[in-house]
Formats: sequence, structure tokens, C-alpha cells
Amino acid sequence: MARRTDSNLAAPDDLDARKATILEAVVAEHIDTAQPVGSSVVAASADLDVSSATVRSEMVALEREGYLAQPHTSAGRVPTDKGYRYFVDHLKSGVLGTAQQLQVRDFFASVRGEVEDVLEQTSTLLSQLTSYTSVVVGASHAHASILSAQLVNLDPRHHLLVAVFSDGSVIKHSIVPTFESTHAEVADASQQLNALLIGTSLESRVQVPSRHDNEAALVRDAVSALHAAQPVMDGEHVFIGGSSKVAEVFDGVETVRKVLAILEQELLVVSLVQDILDQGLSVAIGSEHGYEPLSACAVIVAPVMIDDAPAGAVGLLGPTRMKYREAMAAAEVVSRHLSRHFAADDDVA
Amino acid sequence: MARRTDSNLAAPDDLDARKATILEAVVAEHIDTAQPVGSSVVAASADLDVSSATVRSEMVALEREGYLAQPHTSAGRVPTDKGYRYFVDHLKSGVLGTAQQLQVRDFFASVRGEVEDVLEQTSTLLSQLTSYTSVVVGASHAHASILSAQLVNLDPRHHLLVAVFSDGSVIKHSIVPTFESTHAEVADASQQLNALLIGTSLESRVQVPSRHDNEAALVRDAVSALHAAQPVMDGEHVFIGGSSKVAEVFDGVETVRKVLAILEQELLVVSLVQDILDQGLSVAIGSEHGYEPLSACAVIVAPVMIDDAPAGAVGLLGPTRMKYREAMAAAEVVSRHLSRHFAADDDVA
DNA sequence: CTTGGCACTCGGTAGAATTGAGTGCTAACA
DNA sequence: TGTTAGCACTCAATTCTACCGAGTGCCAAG
Repeated sequence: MARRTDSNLAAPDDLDARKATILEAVVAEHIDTAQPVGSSVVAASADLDVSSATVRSEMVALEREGYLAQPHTSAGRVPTDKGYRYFVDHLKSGVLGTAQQLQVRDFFASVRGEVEDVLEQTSTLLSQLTSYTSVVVGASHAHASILSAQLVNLDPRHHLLVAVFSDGSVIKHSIVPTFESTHAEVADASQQLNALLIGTSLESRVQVPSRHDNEAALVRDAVSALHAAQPVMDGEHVFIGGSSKVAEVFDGVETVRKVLAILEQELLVVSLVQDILDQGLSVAIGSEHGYEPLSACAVIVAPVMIDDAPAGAVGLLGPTRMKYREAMAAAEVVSRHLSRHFAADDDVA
Repeated sequence: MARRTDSNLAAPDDLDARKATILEAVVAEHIDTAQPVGSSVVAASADLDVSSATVRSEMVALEREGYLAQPHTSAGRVPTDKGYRYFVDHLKSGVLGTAQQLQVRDFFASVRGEVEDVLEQTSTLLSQLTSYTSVVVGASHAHASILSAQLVNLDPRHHLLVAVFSDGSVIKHSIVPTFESTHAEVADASQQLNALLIGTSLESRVQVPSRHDNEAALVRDAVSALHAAQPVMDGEHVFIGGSSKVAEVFDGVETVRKVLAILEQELLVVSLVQDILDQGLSVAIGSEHGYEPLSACAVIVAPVMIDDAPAGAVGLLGPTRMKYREAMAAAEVVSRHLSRHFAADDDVA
């Protein structure tokens, strides 16, 4: 529903230094203990030299303003989504541990193979780095132009349309016309098709032959099959790594189930990531992304740019109390490596 | 480790009628209550007219022989893996509920698209039918012969090998030679390649040209890339449906995590299914399949045959106390439909 | 061989008591 | 006016106790 807590706009950063310190201390502490945090530990931990009583009175203010919440009267405070939001907005960006930096470097130095394989393995890497579930979304192929299109004769009644795109993607689509065709007819149609489609993209309409012979019919079938394939080209390339982490990182079977159920719907995951990017965010916390079943989650995204054009994204999904600094650093580093890896001046090693 | 409890071979079916009835009652009851079952409910439920005391004494025998176990002294009995094994071995095959039969029929009547799409959707179907996690393994493409092979010029230093197989599968592999090539050279190499590879399979070695010109080098690169792709062809086609069911159906976060971790490794899942089929089993219970992390699971498999040749399998993964009859029926029906769907005399509707 | 009877076991539940982390408030202090 | 020590209060969590009862194993009689 609501995209962003709107009071944010009205009075951004309306926290004085001490409140900020306290809030950050609470969030940090809660992130690594998973427990409500009390005034005394904050008074001790943060470098403010005040008593717990002072902290306490600040906390009631923070609670009144919606940054903190109390599970019950005699418990410590827990950050709200708004609290987390403040925390990440004021997070000085961290760096990856050297061991992990090395792991990323090694990975990208040695990774080989088709784009899909690289992306898949990247998602595994990212999830290992962070122990959160990772998402890697490939670029949309919609704008790529066709370099080659051919019709292959499987048997008299089954043909396969294979199209190769300028970005190196390949799609296939089976064509089952109502009539039989000879080898020669198919080969002929294949040639016509190739001539017709080369240089076009999936978005452009092409002029199909209107003749009534078999070849023309084949060509028409093929072209419409191809354009029907467009949604496939947009959807098919999301890779999810470490879904088992969901069971480690969330508590409550019900939450685990809900999150897994979302992850199963890959299209939905793609649009989730896209939505967050469109909002210009790099982190979506709790209900900010509007997907109710993920209200216990935070999602970190980092766009992948190839030659300054958007070309997909990497993401991490964890509980709202995730380790933002490390996770954001990991996502950024990996996305940067990925961008470089696919940049025009390609791999040398 | 041990494939099958070996006492099975020594004395198969060594249970008299009454023991069998009791064992079956215990298993059935435990399957739908998830509780240890006591002698009295067995005495009441089964159609044997004996007192609970008698049942009790039979139960100690069944426990001594390893079919049942007792969580603790004053609790009812729970089936062991061996108990479940007996149960499924003596299960008269069930039939699907009519609603579900209809669902399957409708599904296969309306499903369209490429093989991969059909398999993927089938895995979703299977998991919806049973509320267990499903696995659909596609056929190995290793024996298919090549109908077409071409080299497409992406840019002077990057080419894409695209091969189409007789079973309708397509693979691509990028070729990055150390030298630049002109459009014409690539087209030429593509022709040579096509001539060279048509009719061969991935298993057969082909004679590559030994000349030293660019075209020959391209052809050599392409051929070796193709043969390197063989493992890909074997692995890449497993579809897992309803992994979120894992969180519904197992209790204990740890179990959920372990099972999900296994499911992430798709190659492992393929060999699991293959192993079970190789043992000639249709169900593997607990430790029978030798995958320790899955010792709390039962796996049901049903082979898919296309024109009497093995062509993949469908499977279901649930807790050992799963609803075997229904799940086995679902797996069988779906595998049968799938077989028919891909049979040579193809879809008419 | 079966069965009713019986003592016994032991996990689960319910209630009461206790603990203690943490709060909010207030009065005094700088 | 902001800060703090002190204190009463709250309430989840823990511990303890008692007890219940489902279920067993055993035995002696049918």
C-alpha cells in the first residue's frame, strides 16, 4: 500500500544528535542479539555519557515518533521499520572483509561460461558471502536485435524456430502447422524468415508475406510464435541462490513458508526487484515494497550496469534485522564486478 | 550406506495376517495423526476382534522385529523406516480423487509450449495435487543427433555456437577465439561446421579439419565447445515445484533447512531420483536412498517413458509419514499423462 | 492363546511462585 | 532546564510442584 512513511518527507532527519546515537545503538544491538534492547545497555555501549534514565526518556520520545516499539510494557525497545529506515539512511557504507573480497575476486577471475551460468553461480556466491537468500536478475532481452533466425525441420509436422539475438541470447519455439511440409519447403521458409527478421527486435512489427503457399504460412506461424515469446524473454532469467537460508534466518515456520512461496514465483520476484529500483531505493524494509507476505523482510538491491545501460540487478533478501552494512557492501561489490565482467572490453585472462 | 534392510531378503513378508493388520493400522493411524499410536486405538480401529492386551503383545513382537519403535516407555508406537517399507510394499494401489483426476486431465488438455515449460508447469501441478514438493526430471539429451549447427557472429571476437538436436533441444555456447574474424570467415566456418556435425551426436567424435586458417580454427573451437557442453545437456533440466511445501510438511527448522539445502543442488536431486529408479524402487523411505540429510524424507518416483524408452521421471518428496497411496497415485497418473503427452503420435486437440 | 486386571512409567499440562530485566515516575541536584 | 539516582511497578520467562492419564508390561485366570 503506502510506499514510504510520508512523515519522512515532511520532516526528514528530525533527530538531534543524541537521539540519533541512541536509535542507532538500539538498531545495531537488536540486529546482533535479536532481543529487545534496554536503556542500560545503550547507555553503556554508545559513547554518550549519560545515564540509563536519560536514555530512557529519549526512548519514549523515539517511540512516540515511531522509530521504536515495545513488545510489552516491561521489555526493551525494538526498532520499527521506520527505525531501520533511519538506520540504513544514515549508514556509512561499509567494506567487505578481506577474505570475502578475495573470494569475490577469485570467483570473477575464474568464472567461465554462458551468461546464464555466470549469473546462476553469482547468485550462489552472493548467498554464501552473506548467508542470506540472493536474487540475480538478468537483463531484459527485449531490445536486442535478431542476428539469425532459422526454422529446423524436426519431422514433417514439427519444426523448431531458433532465433539468435545480438546480446547472445537464443530462444526456441516449436511450430506445429496444420499441414505437412517437405524438407525443402522448410529450408525455403527458413531462408525467407532469416531475411525477414534479421536486424529487427521483438518490439518491431514485421511485414509478413500474404501468399497462400506452405512456405508463407510457415513464415507467418514463425513470426507470430516469435512475438508471442516476448514475455518469456523478459521473465526467464532470474536466479535465486541459497533459498535454504530462509530457514536459518527467519524464525517461525509460517514466515518461512510465506517467503518461500514468494520465491517460488519468479516473475513476482523480478517485479519486486524492479519496483524497488524504480523507487530509486537500494533497500526496501518491511512493508515499503508493498508485498504483504514479505513484511518481515528487508530487500537489498543493486543495479547492474553494462556500458552505462541498466542490465539487471542483484539482490539480497533477509529479515528486517539483517546485517545491512555487510550485505549492502556485498551486493554492491558483486554488482560492480558483474558489470565489469560483462562490459564491452571483455575478459582477458 | 545400506541400501535395503537385508533381513528383508532372508525372510520376506514374515508377518502373519494379524501382525500385518496391526502394523498397517499403526502406520495408517500415525500417518494421519502424527502421534504415537497406542494399542487401544488399534484394537478399536482394525477389524480384528481382539483386546488391546493382545495387540500390545503383538506390538512388542513387531518392535523386536524392527517394524515399530517407542519414543519412550509410556508412549504408543511409531513406525520405523522398515515399518513404512512393509506398509508401502503391501499397499494396494489407490486411485486419485475425481476432482484431482479432472485437474490433471484439464492440465494436460490445455498445456502448451516448449518441453521445458511443460515440465516446469507439471512440477507445479504435481505439487498442488499432493501438497508435497515435486521433482520433474527431463530426459537426457545425450543420444539426440544434431540437426543443425551454426556459428553466429556477435562481434569480431565473439561468436555463438547454436546447435539444434533431433529431440528439439537447443544449446548455445560462446566462442571467443584469440583472433578476430570477418563476417565472411564466420559464415564460412558455420557452413563447414554444419556439414561436419549434422547427424552426429554428442557422444560421437568427429574429424576436425587440421588446416591452419581461421575458419579451421573456429571450427575446432566450436567442436570442442560442443563436446564440453555434454554435462550441461545431462544436468540442466530438473524442475522443482512447491519447495515452500517443505516448510509446511516437515517440523523442525533444522530438517527444513537440510531438505532445502539438498533441493538447491539440482544435480544431486537428479542423481537421487536416478539412483532410486536404478534400484528398481518406486519409493525410497528414510535412509534407503543413502542421502543422510534426507533421512526424515520419503521419495516417490515414477519413470516417464516416451515410446517405450526411459525419458525422465517425476517424483515427490515428503516426510516418511506421507500419504503414500494418494501421492503414489498422483505421481503415476502424472507420469502416465506426461508419457502420453510426449509420445510420437502427438497432441491433436 | 487370549484377556481382564493392575501396578507402573513418564511426558504433558496446569498452576503457583519466583526471578529479573526493564520500565515510568518523581524528587533532588547542577 | 536537563540530568540523574532511587524506587515502585509490570510482566514475560523460568522454575517447581503436583497431577493427570495415556499407554505399557506383566500376570493370573479363563
